[in-house]
Amino acid sequence: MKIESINNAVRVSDFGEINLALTLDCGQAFRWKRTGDGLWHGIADRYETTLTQENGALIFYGTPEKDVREFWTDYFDLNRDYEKILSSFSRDGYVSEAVKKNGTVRILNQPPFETLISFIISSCNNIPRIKGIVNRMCETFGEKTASGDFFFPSPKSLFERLPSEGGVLRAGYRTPYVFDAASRVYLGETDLDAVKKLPENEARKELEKIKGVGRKVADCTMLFSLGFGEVFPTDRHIKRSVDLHYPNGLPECFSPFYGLAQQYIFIAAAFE
DNA sequence: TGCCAGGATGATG
DNA sequence: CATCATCATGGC
Repeated sequence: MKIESINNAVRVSDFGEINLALTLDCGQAFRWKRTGDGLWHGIADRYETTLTQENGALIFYGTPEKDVREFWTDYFDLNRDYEKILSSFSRDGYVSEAVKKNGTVRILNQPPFETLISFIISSCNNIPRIKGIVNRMCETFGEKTASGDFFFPSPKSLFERLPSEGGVLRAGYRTPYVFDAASRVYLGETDLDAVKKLPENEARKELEKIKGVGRKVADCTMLFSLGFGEVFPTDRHIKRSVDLHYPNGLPECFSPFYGLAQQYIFIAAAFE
């Protein structure tokens, strides 16, 4: 991987392949907005950036090189050898077919609390509405960024304000679940950094103590924010699941609108 | 109007 | 442990 500052931007190259649009908008992250021609604006943790893709490289605008080095490269999982991983899937399997059609969806390494809350909200929900709820949550309970946008709210902020102001989210029955998660994290009953270090099964069990967190939400949180790459099902695992539930093949909705990340996790986690 | 949704829960067999 | 109504909101 190569990182260099050019003019007012930071250019990152030599990390393999990425389908940026699909990676940012396939349902593993909910805070990225298209702001123009191929430009994406996003906020994660206390970092904010605008980026685009150019000749295979990622160009970060108005972003300190320090931020790119200490945060965004890991966020985009740029140090992982996807070519090598994808070559371990059988050539005519669902994963390879999806990669052939859609390119590589990187599995993001997102901040754990944001990811947990977002996937609690995702329960029986669709991407546009999830984004809407998360946006309202950030605008209402989060701090302002330099650009006037909003950071994801802290556990403390949600813990203190959700009971009286939770209605603004219009998240329905999910709001009490979000509150339980926020209070558990705020009160130290759930330590997400500690969960990250647990063996897979124990990590899942720990997350499922939170109301509104079942197998699916736990797995998504583990995969997209806690570094549990082994939650990644194998091609054989996916095929068995698909054959069982879709004897006539995958329905159209699995591609190309929904990316690899969701395919992996949804097929394997929701139906196993 | 009514039905359903890419989940989780709690009650019931 | 399998099934099922229920949850609040929004889209069709």
